[in-house]
Amino acid sequence: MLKNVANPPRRAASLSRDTIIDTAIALLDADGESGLTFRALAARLSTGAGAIYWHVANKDDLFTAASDAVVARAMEDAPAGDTPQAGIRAVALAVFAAMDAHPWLGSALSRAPGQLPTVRILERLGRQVEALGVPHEKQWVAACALLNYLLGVSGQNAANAVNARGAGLERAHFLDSMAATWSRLDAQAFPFARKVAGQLRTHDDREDFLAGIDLIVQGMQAPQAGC
Amino acid sequence: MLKNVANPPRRAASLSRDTIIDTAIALLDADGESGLTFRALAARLSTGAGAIYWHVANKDDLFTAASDAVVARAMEDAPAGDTPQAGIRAVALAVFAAMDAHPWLGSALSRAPGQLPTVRILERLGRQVEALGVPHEKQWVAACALLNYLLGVSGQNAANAVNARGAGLERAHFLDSMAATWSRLDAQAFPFARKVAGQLRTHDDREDFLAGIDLIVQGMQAPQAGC
DNA sequence: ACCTGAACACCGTTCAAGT
DNA sequence: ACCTGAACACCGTTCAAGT
Repeated sequence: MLKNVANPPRRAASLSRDTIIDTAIALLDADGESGLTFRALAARLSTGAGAIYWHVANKDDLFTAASDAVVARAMEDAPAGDTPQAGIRAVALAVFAAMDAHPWLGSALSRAPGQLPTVRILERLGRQVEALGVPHEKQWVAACALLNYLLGVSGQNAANAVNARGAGLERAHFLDSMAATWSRLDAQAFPFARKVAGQLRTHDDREDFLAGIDLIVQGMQAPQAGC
Repeated sequence: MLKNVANPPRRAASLSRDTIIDTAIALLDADGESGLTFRALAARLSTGAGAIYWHVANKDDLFTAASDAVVARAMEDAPAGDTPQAGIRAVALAVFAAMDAHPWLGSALSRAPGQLPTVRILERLGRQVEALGVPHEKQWVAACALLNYLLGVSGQNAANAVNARGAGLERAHFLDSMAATWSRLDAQAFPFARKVAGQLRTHDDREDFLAGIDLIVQGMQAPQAGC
């Protein structure tokens, strides 16, 4: 009788870097950042924990590889845009959508500065900044400003996802209790925070995110200030 | 003989939340984020690991409390500024200086969205945004844009500090190897990244950070686009 | 070349027991 | 009220040993 030919054991389809990364993404999506564990990964791949190290340097490597796969797909999906402004918005929205689908993404991006995933985003932003007519010497600062803003939002959203998950709350209740805390702050020391506390409850993450992008793009187009 | 009066045992000065937080900051400054451990903390305070839990809820609580102490001090030190623009720059520089002195700060801020440390910064930024004459409905977006940009930079800087420490490299060599990687990227896929790779080597973190702030401020002052 | 899985050196957190 | 420290349930990573 032939063994393992007519009915090959599916699980043993031989480990590869890509299957490991895909499984890592599935694990992260299902259980959050704390769900990515070499043991859990090994169990899902029905192999030993140490086997993974043959294809992956360490956990950081795996984490940023997972984020790179997600970002690369998001960048492919982002439409080019008719105008540079639209192109920038499209890239930003693609990242935002990816963050929404993979709440751990922001944390991964924050941990891999200058690595492939963030460079992919910077590349796309930079090209549009150039198309916008920003002079050469200012393109670096402009593209980085967009990227850093985007990473700032990512990081906060990622942390919110972790905290909400930890507290077992859904988003709405989570924001409600945050707004309540803000409005209980000392009136002398925190007038602004108290004033905007209400907006926390009603605001739309995506809208505000885009409004911030537009703000920065407007700054890039403004006539030079100073000398 | 009187015991512990003429010569009281310094270490036993009784645990308090504040001494725990100060010791945590010292530990973080000395050994980075991975240096903050309940066991290491207990050793420095010459107490048991479990004792700390009487004054602190858990490690997250401790980490954000440490960052809050640092941010509160930074906000106190930030000069008011003669103009709103100068005030915003002053706040940004104060945070940047704190990040420089405490490279773990960015990571802590990223993990505590909407908590006291970030609200302190938002408060200061928001007041200046208001003073700048930004209309009420747009103050939230404007202040958040500044904060998110600032948090994005913080996070990247914090991660760079960790990575450089891990690789045992100083900043210059670290950026050099990053620039080298960028200029080795595929010419078709990464034209922009290759073009700006050189700037990685020569750029001044602080200058670029401030230039980004100015960009956003300019965007806030620009006449409304769109309808 | 690739995989196994026990072992090592850690973690955060809890909790009975002490004072 | 506050502290002790052993114990629990985990981690990432390594490495001899297998195929």
